[in-house]
Amino acid sequence: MTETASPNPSSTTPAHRYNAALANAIEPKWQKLWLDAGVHHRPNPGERGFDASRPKFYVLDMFPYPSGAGLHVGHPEGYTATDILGRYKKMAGHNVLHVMGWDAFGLPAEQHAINTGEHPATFTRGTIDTFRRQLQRFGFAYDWSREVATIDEAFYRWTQWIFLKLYGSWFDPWQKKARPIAELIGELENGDLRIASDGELVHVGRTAKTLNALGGEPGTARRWHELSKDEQRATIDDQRLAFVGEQTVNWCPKLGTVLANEEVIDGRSERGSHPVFRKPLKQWMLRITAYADRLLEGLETVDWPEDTRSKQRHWIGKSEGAEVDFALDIDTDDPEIDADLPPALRVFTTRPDTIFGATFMVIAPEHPVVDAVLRTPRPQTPVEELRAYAEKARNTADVDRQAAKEKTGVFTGLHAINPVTGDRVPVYVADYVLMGYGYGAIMAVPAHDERDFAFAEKFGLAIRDVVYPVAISAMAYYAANATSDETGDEGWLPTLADMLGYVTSNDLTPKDFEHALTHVRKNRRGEKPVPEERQELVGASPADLADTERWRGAVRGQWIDTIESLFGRSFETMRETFASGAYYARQGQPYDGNGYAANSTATVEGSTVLLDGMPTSKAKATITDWLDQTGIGRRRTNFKLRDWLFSRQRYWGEPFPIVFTENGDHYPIDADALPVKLPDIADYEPAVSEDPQPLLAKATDWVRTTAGEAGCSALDPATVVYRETNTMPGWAGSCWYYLRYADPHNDAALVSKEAQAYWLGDRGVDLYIGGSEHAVLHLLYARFWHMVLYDLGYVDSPEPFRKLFHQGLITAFSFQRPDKTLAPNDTAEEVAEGQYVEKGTGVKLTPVVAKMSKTLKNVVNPDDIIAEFGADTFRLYEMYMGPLEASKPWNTRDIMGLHRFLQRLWRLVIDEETGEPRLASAADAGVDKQLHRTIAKVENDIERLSFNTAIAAMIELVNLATTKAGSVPIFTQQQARRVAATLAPFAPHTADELHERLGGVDHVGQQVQTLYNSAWPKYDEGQLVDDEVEIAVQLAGKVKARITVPADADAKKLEAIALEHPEIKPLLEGKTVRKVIAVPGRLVNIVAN
RNA sequence: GGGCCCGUGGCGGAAUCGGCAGACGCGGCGGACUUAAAAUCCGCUUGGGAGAAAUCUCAGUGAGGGUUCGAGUCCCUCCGGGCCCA
Repeated sequence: MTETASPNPSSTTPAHRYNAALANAIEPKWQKLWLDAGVHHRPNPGERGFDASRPKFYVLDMFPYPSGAGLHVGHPEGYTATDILGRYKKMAGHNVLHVMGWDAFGLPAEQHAINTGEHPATFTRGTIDTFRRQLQRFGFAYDWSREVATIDEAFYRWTQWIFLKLYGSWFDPWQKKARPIAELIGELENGDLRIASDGELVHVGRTAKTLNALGGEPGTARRWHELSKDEQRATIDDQRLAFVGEQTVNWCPKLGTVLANEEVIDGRSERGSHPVFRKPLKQWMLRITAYADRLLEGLETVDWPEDTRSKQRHWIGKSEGAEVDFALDIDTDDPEIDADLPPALRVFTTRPDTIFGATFMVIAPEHPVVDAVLRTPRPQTPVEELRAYAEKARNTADVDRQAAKEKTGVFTGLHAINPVTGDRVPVYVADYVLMGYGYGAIMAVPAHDERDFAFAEKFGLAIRDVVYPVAISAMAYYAANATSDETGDEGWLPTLADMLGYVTSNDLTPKDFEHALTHVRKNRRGEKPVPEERQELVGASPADLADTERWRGAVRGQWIDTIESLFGRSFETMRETFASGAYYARQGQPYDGNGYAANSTATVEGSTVLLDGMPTSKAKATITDWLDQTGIGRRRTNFKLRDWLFSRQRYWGEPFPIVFTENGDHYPIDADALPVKLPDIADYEPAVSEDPQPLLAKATDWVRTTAGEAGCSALDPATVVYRETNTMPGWAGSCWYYLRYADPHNDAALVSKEAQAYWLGDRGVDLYIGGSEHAVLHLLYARFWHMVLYDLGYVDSPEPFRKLFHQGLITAFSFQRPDKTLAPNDTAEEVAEGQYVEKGTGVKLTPVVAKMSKTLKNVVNPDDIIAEFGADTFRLYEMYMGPLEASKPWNTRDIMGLHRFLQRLWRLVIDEETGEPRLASAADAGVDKQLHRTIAKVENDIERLSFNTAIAAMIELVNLATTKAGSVPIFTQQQARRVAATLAPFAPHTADELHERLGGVDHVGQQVQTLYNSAWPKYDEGQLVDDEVEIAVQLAGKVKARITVPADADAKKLEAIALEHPEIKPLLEGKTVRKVIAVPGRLVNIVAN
């Protein structure tokens, strides 16, 4: 029995009332007991106490970054949800894996170190202790023996190990999976794979034809032994899933760090306003792009919120199109210049059907051809202007370059040949083309792309129509096919208007134009009988001919207006416009939608391509096939997804298990030499320098070592080597921590085969709950790593997280001034009911929902709430606020309602004066029935994560029992035990305390220390249905009466009862019953008039 | 600008499959207990109208339209808010 001193100074409060004091006495007691007894510890398969008969359930929280500010009320929301589900699943017979850990590398600790000199490790250990203490105060049923932190050497040793696996693997595009590099070398050595001149791997017999200009035929690809040692090394390094790549970054020399785009404002750092330069930097990259298709396909197999799947799809950004080579027209006698420039510019386009409209080309400022032209300029090249432009553009962030309204650019002096039209087209440099997408070069089709159009207008370049929507297509057709008697004066206008009306209202396509024009002409000459024709014209049967006439007149009038607005009343203007393909130039805006191809016919080297009149989708397929056959281009899928920049110039992250030799070659550290420990450094201030200098470079003794010291057996032990000084980004540890939970103390493997097979199985984590802010990055990166580990045989599930759920944001009420700015909560004063003004200024304030923030003074500290109400009340409140996925405002006032619920429930079972159980000797039938229903509802609601309604059901039970009880006991001992078990997942401390006071025997007669080890109560299906139900009788959808009928009454019986009902019968007098809809158990609806 | 999601009492929300809108909690109002207050307990609480009352009646889920015997729920247009991409 718990010793609870009278918690209230007032003598009138009973000694054993459930209140904050009682909660704060019993909760720590149970928490200590659970921890000491290891109640929530789950053994692994093969360990003592493992129960193989139970199915597994792996429920996972997104582990927190332990910030110095401590726990926020948002944290326990998701954690309470998983705790309820985990506790419920345990009681329902599962082995539940539920662990907490710490995502503990990251910038804030490093910033703290800069400010205070305190080692990030010391600081972080402290914040972890705070977080752990705060979380334990909630009574979450975590298996704390499995706790991990990403900063533990025993943990990041395996993060480094996975990096070595990425480094030591390549993506086989034919098998579509990762394989060890050794197997790649094997296939190169045995001749199955060769190396094309552009570095691509060619699989003998399996590769599609490569392009004429750049690729070369498989026959010309070189064999492995024909490569020099350096070439062999480069070939292999180009295939690794972890590779060194060059990436343009925002470098701020003054701050000594690389900045994110968001941290750069107008070329200066947000912090301190120092100049920022865009600088190419060699860094570690992870080849996530190889998995683009797998990452996309896998989304169809998981139970995730549609919104999140959609975000990932967009992020991956798959687009189908073609790549095409535009030969450069170099036209020079100087072989040196020829050699410096590539033979062609390769472009990617999602609209190959518009290639006939490609009247110029644009390359990115970073494109290698720009530097080549600057070295060996053409006669027309404006060298200084080009140099200056490229320089400036390279120092502007991609987002800003794309956002700029005014198009800028410089002519390179180069021309290329449009491969289908044979036209010589100018090549420009412009900043709206990015090096990162496609090949950093585009074919510009001004008539069908907004940015190309703007550029063409500004630089006076040709704009040529190649796609028309159907109506414009019909105009073009008529312009070319009008008879001479129609073209004079006004004869053509009504004819064309009728044709357009006919075409559009009947959804005709260009192949019908000839027929349509004939039809319209015949009609106008009055050669055909009128009625049928006009009905056909309208596409529906009009009431009479007059209507048709009016309708037709209106349509013709509208089209005449449209034509006139485009071409005036001049047929010649229209003819000329379409003959020269200048419709969009005349319109002043491009058309980027689908339609029908026009002006798109050519014969190249004896092969004819004819797209005219084809719908866009067919035109795309046709031109792509043609490009493929002629070797000018080929089908190509492109992705928006970029390879993952994996290097950071920070201190507080995982060191790379990589060393470099004097000549810059990189070598891996041996797996058994891991971890590569983070060295201590004297200070954390970034170096001020012209070149990015990672902080670890300060640890000079650590950086310069020997292969033997470093544990790199690929080199002679005496070789001098330099360690990689970048560290891994914050995402690294979070990519795989959920695997470590399954086997956290294993020092022979990141997770044992058996533990992984049991806890993850072939479906992965059963439920993952966390914020939607991680919809893309974390959840994409983790899937990528998991897929690599799957390919290499370390995990059995193709996807890591079977079911994903995002809890909503907890917001807060705040106050808005009339000018829409927000006022801190402590400045608001309530002057009347619901009326607020700002203190001092007297400005009227409107309550609004806003994010919690320190400046608004609306942040709630969980510790304070627990002190005031107890953890169980807190848990219930957060779950009761609304649907788990919804964003919802915190309102401290509402908490009292949940506290009262526990208090009332407690009072039903426990005598407030004595603390002893108060039990009825016989069960009340109504209460018993409600208890069965409550258990059923709670069970159903937990399964669908609808905790708010589950709690409402328990409150209803308590309300009913309270009403029925009056002042005498209402629950029998058995009922009380069932109630406690039902409450246990939600309010585990209160439930266990009730359980203990009820004798420590659960509802199935087991003596258990805690309800966590009890069973989820069963309910009687028979108790869920009533013998009789009250249903509504509606007359034309309005409820007119309620009837009580047997629950099993069928539709026929319901109808009979309803029609004879004394309240209904009079209402039907003099009316005919047209229809009766009877839904058993729901209602009867009578339609009568 | 494009895509997605959401608008229900004074507030948070419920209505799980197209079937009686507003469960449950907060707040408010009234009552019991109390010298009093707090706490606790009981009752009422979408709006309008009628009635002494039980109750009856009309309207009602951002606005307008549509599908349906029946729409908070499905479809279209618009307004407002949020998120993502540009």
